[in-house]
Amino acid sequence: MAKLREGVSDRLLDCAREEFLAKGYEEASLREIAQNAGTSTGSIYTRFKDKAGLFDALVSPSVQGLLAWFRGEEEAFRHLSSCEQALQAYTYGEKRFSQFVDYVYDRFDDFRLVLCCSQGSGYMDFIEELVKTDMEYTRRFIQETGSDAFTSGRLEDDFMHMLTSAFYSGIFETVVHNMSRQKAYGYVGRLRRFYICGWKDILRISP
Amino acid sequence: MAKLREGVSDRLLDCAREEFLAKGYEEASLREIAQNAGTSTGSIYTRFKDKAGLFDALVSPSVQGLLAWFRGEEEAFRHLSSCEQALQAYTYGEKRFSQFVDYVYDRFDDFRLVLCCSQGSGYMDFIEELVKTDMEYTRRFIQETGSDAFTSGRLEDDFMHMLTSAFYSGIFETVVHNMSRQKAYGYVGRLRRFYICGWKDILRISP
Amino acid sequence: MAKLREGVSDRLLDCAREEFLAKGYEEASLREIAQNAGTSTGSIYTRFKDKAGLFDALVSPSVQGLLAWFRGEEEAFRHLSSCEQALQAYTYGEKRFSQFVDYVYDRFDDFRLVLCCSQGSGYMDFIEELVKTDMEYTRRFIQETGSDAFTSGRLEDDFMHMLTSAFYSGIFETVVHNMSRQKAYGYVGRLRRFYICGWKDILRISP
Amino acid sequence: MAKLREGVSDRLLDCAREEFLAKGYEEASLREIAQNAGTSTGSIYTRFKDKAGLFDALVSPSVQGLLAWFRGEEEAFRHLSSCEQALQAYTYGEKRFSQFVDYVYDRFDDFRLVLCCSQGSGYMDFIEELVKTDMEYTRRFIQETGSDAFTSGRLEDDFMHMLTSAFYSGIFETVVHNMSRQKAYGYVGRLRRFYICGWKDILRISP
DNA sequence: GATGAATGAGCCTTCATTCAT
DNA sequence: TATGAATGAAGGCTCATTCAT
Repeated sequence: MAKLREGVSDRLLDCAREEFLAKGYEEASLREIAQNAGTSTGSIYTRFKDKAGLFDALVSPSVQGLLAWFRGEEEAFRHLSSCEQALQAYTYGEKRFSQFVDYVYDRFDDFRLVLCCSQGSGYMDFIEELVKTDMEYTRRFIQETGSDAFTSGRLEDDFMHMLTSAFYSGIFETVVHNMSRQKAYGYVGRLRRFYICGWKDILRISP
Repeated sequence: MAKLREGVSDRLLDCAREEFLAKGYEEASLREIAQNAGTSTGSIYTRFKDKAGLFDALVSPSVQGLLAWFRGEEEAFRHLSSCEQALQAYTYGEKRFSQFVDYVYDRFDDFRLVLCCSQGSGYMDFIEELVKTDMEYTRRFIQETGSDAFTSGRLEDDFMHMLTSAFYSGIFETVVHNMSRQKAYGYVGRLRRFYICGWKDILRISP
Repeated sequence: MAKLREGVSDRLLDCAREEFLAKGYEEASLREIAQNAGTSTGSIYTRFKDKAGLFDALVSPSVQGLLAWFRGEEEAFRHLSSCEQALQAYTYGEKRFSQFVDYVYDRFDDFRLVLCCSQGSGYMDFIEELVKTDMEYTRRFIQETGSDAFTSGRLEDDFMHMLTSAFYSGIFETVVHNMSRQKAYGYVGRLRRFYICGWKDILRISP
Repeated sequence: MAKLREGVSDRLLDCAREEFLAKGYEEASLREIAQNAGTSTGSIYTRFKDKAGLFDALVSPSVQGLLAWFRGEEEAFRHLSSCEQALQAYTYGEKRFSQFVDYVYDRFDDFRLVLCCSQGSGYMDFIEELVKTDMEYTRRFIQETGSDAFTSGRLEDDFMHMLTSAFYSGIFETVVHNMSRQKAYGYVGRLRRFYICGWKDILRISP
């Protein structure tokens, strides 16, 4: 039973990360990666099937993990009473976003990869996934708090999409601009607070 | 001493636009462009020096034009009395942004090029330029209106940068997402209003 | 001291047949074959030594079998009295060729393999073997029937070779063109009758 | 106006011929060809577009030429009175086939290429083309001479196809087996005579 | 100035075969 | 004996750029 020689995949992934970060998906060279990792190009194909597979192996765990965590949070929130919901947070919980930042910053390079270096890999739309999930979350919140945001016309689906998308794009600016984790905490918090102002105006929940 | 045959450069630019839009900067093929334009690859080099030069020729006028227009606006605004300034608008003038949208939408493809197809061309940071200019503008406004936003600690330079950057990224979502001009007017207007809520909280100008 | 696991070789052969038929010898992939058979590439080498060995294992029994059967027939015919020979058939016996067709069609894929998919395997000359055997057979027949075909110059060895070769190529067209067995019977019969006309002219046996 | 450097295409074609003859279409290496020709691989693509294009450039003139010549002959024959036709030849004219052999042997390698080395190039069915043309020719001849071959059931389209196909395959055996031109003349002549016997039996034209 | 053929490195990928386990 | 990861050469092809004409 021939085993994969240990450490090779790790070295390969490390070198791939470096290469993809430096040159982007399309311009990255598998030859270069294999060489730096001290293997043959062939072993990339043995282990990861593809250039795409290699990129995926690098990025997928972090991305899927974030999405899963995010959906988990949503589900948890959904099971609070609407009273608790209202008490707990207007729109986005403080703690949740610090966890969000931590999750992302614990896998900083992976997210840089997706955000800055994935052109051509078909991986560019993961923010959209986040946005969709968040929107469901928000929609439900609006419904359960009885806000007239939609019925009054102050909010429309398209606009909500853009707003949400802008919000997460904003958040991931931390990664794109290589901010430190500390800065990111502050930035995200402020952005959140900033958005809450706008949302308050739209939702008009408070007495 | 033959002159550059007229029309060729234009055809070259048109075909380049098409190619870059379709495949992105890195994957675009100069051979293809030259062929479609009915010239030789060589003439690209004669006229534009480079692949980079060709992209630049395509994109630079619109980008530089926007920046220039933007600085002009700032300058004009700067020469109003602070009283007039305060009267005219809190942060961003209504009219100014509809002109902004018009400027961009009159050169829609050029901006799509910069925003979506410039990876590898070193052109990705034009928003940063816009942001810097806007920030100067805002800083001066804050100073002249006497807001305590900075001194109170509610605002910091870094945060202001991110906020502004997020705002313009948001605005350019209209282009990235291929919105119609009409939709873009609406979207930008709403985004502006949304942001004003946050800014009001930060600036606390009004009585 | 493990034995070769039974059934594996068979599965390997089945999958190899499929692969060779689909892609031809040179383009066939051993990896693919091993995978489809649920074994490792290595076991191909253990069991068949080689790509060539694998092809050989597939094709050799049918080919050698046909050749052996053919020689057997010749031998049997050879022991008839020349009188019986003349009575039985001019050149090719009716029954013999229907058996020939049956033999081939019972191993249709194997012969397709040799005839259509063996480029690069060094197996392309099995018809030659058939031809040689047939020629000996014919030569003896001519001698024993006392035909003046050779002595008169109406027949030469080279021409006889080509004629025989064309005949068998013709017969194997049934396989190459994927004819049904029924069609093949008819086709071969007609071809035989057609050839007999020519041979009669050459041999001039009959009164 | 950059001209193709002279002689390069010729050298390329020569080396390609050699390579294809030696290894067959699929196994031939463009790198090898370019190297032997003293050029870069790229120039193959400039001049011939493709591996397929290179093979085509090699083979197409001879093949198309033969087909054209063949159709020309048919047309010429068709304009003779049926009386003249009957007089001139039963099925295939003596002179025509010696011209045929000459045509082929003047381009011996090209035909070897098509007949032995074209697997994978989509060029394998040129004999079929010949056969189709010949069959039209024969069908018309049968009709005009008033033979009852078809109506009597002695001949059917399928069988005629196989017969014709076998005939031309037979003829091209000369090339496949590397016969000398002299041998080929004799072989083809004999094959023709041999076939005429069979055809006579089928057509039953003569009194 | 314009041309476009030539360059040759580089791309991703596949392959038969080997050999440590 | 069986495994299948590793090898590394080779495959066809594309590219931006150069430069003789």
